[in-house]
Amino acid sequence: MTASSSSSAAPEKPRGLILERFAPYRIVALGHAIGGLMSRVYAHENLTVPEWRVLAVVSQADRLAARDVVRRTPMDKMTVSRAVASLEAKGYVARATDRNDRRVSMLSLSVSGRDLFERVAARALDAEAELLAALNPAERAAFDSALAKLEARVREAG
Amino acid sequence: MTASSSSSAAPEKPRGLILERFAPYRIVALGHAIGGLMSRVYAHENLTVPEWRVLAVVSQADRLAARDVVRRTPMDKMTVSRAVASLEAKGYVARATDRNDRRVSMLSLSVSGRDLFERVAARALDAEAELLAALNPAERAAFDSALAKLEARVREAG
DNA sequence: GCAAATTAGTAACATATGTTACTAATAAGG
DNA sequence: CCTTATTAGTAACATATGTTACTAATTTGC
Repeated sequence: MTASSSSSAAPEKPRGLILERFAPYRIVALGHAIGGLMSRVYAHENLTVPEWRVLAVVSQADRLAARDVVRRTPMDKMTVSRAVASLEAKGYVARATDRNDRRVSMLSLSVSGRDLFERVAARALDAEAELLAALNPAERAAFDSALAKLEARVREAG
Repeated sequence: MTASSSSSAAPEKPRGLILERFAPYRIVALGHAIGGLMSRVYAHENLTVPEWRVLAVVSQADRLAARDVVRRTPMDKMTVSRAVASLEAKGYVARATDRNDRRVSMLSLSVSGRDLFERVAARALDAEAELLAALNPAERAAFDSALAKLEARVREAG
């Protein structure tokens, strides 16, 4: 179809760049706003975002190497290192040197760490539900699928 | 490994929180990744992200108050103030005190600023197209609509 | 018309985040 | 084995980002 210029009724893509219609910007901005909303949940328990992420990732495995936390999240080595140190100081995670490879730190949640995770997760899931209430089931499925495709695209563009 | 107590075929929502399936996290992480990709485009012209945003927003109006840049973007006062100062030093934007209200700085792009914007915008639109190539037209429309609804939801939750 | 509140913008400060360089441990290859 | 390359993690440094407090200008409302 040759449809371009100003023929269609729907708000179409202009040739120039308009920030509010620029997808990368919209996604980043939405992420920023959502991050702000969610951080209230973590702050409620004196957790930073990196700390929360470490907690969440480690909760999914009994023991996990710190480097694997780096691989699974958008955080670099140092950010993870600091978050782990803080969580350890607070008694939420335990660190143990791996027997086979003494460079790696194996992480695991303490009882209070698992407890904290469950507590924060409950609130976080509530917040997610509130957010997704903006979409009906079909829209939600479509959004989910689009997200997955974009994630894949970005991963390969890395 | 991953001995899950409730393993079913379809990837359904578990009662617990799994980071990779947690929508707020996915959006934030995707935004982070996309931001990383896009920043290459700006870095190519020695622009920071805040600088680029100011440039883009100001490009859409002949003259714009700095405070309106703050309203239209996810950046706080100070970030905008710094970006504007830098852009002014580089000769891309001109700042003039408003005659009616001498508190406000009216911003406008210089010729080289508009030039720079056009140059970066072209590359940015290419990058956007590359990203959105992951979606077919229908998916793209659905994603766009979902984004709009989430943006609205977040705005009212602010 | 004027004291009190509000607003735009910035400076000074604190914190957070990323980068580079280093240490310790292991892997690779001769 | 023994030298070289890689890897995990951290420290020291640089930068970026946000917060609080301030200045100057304007508005409010008495």
